[in-house]
Amino acid sequence: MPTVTLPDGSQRTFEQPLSVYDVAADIGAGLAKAALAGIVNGREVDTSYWLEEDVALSIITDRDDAGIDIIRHSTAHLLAQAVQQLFPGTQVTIGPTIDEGFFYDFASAHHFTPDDLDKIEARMTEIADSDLTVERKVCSRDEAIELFRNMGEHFKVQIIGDLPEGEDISLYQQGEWMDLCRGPHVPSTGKLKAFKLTKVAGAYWRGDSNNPMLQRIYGTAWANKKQLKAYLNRIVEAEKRDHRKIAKKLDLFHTQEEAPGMVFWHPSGWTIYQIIEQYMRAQQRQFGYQEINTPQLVDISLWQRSGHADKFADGMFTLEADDRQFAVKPMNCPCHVQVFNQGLKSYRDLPLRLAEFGSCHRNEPSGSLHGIMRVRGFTQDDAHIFCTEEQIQPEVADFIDMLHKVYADFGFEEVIYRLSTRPEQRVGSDSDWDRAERALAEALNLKGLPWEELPGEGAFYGPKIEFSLKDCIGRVWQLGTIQVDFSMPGRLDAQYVAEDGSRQVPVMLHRAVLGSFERFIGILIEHYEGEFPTWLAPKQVVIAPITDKQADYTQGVAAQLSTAGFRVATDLRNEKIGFKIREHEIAKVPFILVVGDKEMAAGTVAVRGRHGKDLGVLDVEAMTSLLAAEAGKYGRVAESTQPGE
RNA sequence: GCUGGCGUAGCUCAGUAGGUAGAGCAGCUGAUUUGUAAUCAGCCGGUCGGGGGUUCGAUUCCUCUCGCCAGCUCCA
Repeated sequence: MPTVTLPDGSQRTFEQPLSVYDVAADIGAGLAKAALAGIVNGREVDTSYWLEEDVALSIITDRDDAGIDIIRHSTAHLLAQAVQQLFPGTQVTIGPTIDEGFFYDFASAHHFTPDDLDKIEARMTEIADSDLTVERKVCSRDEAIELFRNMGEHFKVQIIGDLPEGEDISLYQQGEWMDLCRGPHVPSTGKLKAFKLTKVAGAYWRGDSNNPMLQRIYGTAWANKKQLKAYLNRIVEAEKRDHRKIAKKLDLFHTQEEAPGMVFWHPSGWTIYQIIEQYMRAQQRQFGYQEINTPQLVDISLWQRSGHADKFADGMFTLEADDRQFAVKPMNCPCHVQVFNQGLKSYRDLPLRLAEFGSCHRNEPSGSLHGIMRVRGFTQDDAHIFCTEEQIQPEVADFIDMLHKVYADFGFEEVIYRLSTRPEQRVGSDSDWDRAERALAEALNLKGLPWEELPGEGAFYGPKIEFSLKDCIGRVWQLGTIQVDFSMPGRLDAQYVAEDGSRQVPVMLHRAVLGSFERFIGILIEHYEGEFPTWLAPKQVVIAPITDKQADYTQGVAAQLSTAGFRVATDLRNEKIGFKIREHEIAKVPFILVVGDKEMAAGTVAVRGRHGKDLGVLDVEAMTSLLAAEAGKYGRVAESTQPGE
């Protein structure tokens, strides 16, 4: 006589044991049809799950996130079934769900091609349309091992072998095909109506680069075709933002074979870079940093002392000269300690904040290079704060203030905070770690910021806070960081004289707001889709005369605006005004000033904002004020009047 | 670094079942003096990423290599 308590608190009592599906059917025929799975006493189960005692039950449909997840998981099975039908001899491994989709890893002598994906997808549709019942079976661990060994599924045998002994194993069968799986799954393949295979790629067995490589097929699955279409649209929209494509169109930078992973900045791109650098320089000055500059090429012995040569030898560019070995600097901190070490420091000098726009080179694995987001030559907005332990918490708090201001100025409102704590392999005493972790957590708490802990993810020398932000289409980018370091100052003999006259080793905080200029500019390009706010736009204004009669007047206006400090260009070409406007619109120039006889006579300009917005006719003085006001807003979202933001 | 895909004019792309390639845009020249997203005409432009091989002949087939792209691994 099970009594079932539903999510709304209502209860139903039944004469005899029954399935989750039966309860759904008892509630309504529509729900029975929509039921994908159930949650019984907090645990997800199949609709076939048998209820014998009193339980709390909720029915999962495709309106629930959990339902979508089950659809994706079942679609992964559908994929594996189709692949094994089409390519006999293929072994299955794992097929989990991921954000917005799923994948399945296969071991196969056949190399899957994009053409194969179409065939596989067609077969998946056939299997889904035949609406096979998905049936759950349970067997013992040993039976399962025997079963999969006979099937020739050696990877599955390994997986089962790793499951706890004595535990029952669940299997899911649809038609002739069967897979090991915890479940739950949809009741039949007909529930899978909106899916698409997206790409095929390699992936290491168990994510370990020492293991053989499998073939991974990625797909996406949704509750219905409409959701699928919306997802595919989002992908297309995101592709339009690709910084590599936009950079080509806007002539910002290029890369070429002779310098893999290095950026050739063009005038427009370098203008943006310079604006950001000068902006950051001003911020750092306000927040009490002193800017320095240190060598690119430093004898390998310094990297040996700092520990980097041991750990990152493969990632360092080295060269020989005068019978000495040098390394191109992969980071700035050891050099900053050298600056600290010049002259005897007192506790009165602390905190000492040394900043550098430090050009670094790392020999990143060739396969990981990506546009200007992941490069081998890059510049960090790096700084190191030498301080006492008591100063950690206030320094972190100040840094967070600076970071918030900078991110807001660039138009990012949402920041995500993560605190990475001690890893297994680490230096320093547990009490050091206790205090450092507490200082970081307190700094976040005192600011009332929500944060997540990443246990074990800290650097070997100390814990760190990582700051990520969300761009305008919801993608998360990790940018800023502040890290406590107990190790390097000691290794490199940094000392200061304390109040009592004793020699003490300072704590060093590593910190960056933007991370690298290259990556940050890549993110900005994608965030703004190339439509930079006025303060960052390489060209802020283009003045275009209707005919060459207004050429002198055009140049006069350009000179005035240029003198006022704006980045101005003229377009005196013998072209129709529509043609000129089209080009500058495509180049995403914030303001296009059209001048004809009327404007020339009146000493004005006709102002066209982005996307054809008519901003009226202004005299040069009013135009100067408009530009100043726009540029003064930075990229801040709330105050912006720029269309399309 | 690993797996797979790709590499044709400045850009976006077509093409050759092996017989040294084509379009649009851009560029140049000329005409047009134009009012808010493309005026017209003509011309120029490529040892088809690089090396080697097979072949009478390779951009096309094979092979090595470099780079790019997707994913995996890595990211001080």
